[in-house]
Amino acid sequence: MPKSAPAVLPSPAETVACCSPLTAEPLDAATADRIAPLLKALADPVRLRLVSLVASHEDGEACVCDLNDAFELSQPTISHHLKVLHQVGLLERSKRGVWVYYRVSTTALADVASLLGGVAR
Amino acid sequence: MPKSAPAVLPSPAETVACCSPLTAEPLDAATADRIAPLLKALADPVRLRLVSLVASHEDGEACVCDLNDAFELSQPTISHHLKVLHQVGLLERSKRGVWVYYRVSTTALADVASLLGGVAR
DNA sequence: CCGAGACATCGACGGATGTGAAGATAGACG
DNA sequence: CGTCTATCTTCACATCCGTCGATGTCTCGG
Repeated sequence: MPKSAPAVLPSPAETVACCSPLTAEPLDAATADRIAPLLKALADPVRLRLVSLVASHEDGEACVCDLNDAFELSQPTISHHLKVLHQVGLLERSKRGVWVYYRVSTTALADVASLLGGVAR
Repeated sequence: MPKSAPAVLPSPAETVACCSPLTAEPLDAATADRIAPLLKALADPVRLRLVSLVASHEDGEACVCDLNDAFELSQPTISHHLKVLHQVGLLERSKRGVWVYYRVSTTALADVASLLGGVAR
């Protein structure tokens, strides 16, 4: 069956966009449960560097082969981390030919920042 | 031996204040290792709510007894989460009489936000 | 059609982490 | 001094998570 109807399950990245800053009012348990995975995805040294690498890469995107070379980790491990970041909506995937390119969802990143910082948006 | 010389080990919160935004340039491994614990501390639903509760509490501070009542968790568990947040520099402790009050380090929170969002600072 | 290369998935292992029960500490109050 | 209350620490346990080797899938070139 075609993926024309993607069944719209909201990613954590979409959840965080709806919330007032942490410091404004107490966070209810349900919302916290939905936001935590997004921060958890960022709370790993390797994934932090992956996001940073992709973001600062030429044209704002990088293919997996580039990323693999930047770490002394196995290819499945990098693939795993990319999957985590993609699942929460922080990285976007696009396959071109044999290569897979990732780019950072700047809105998702900005939403997390505003949740913590309480500025912008 | 007295603890008069605290041996000044910089908290993760101090580390993050020194860095350009994630998206500006690739993060080196050592810096990522120092930032990750800060995000890891935030990447838990209970701790997210704790920070939010403290921040939005009257006078910007709350005592442990208030926080305990807001969760259906044992008191040691709450104490543990508070310790984690305190160790990375996100919460400040002050003991007054029998009670311990916590308040959020707004600068630490803002630094994390600017690291992700790339604005301010 | 077949081999090679680029990524993804699976299964397993070891270490980190959230949680609670029990005990320790420290101040307040009689 | 003894007790009560607020908080922290220790210990044990179950679960989660990062990592890798092996294997699967897809695409391109011959």
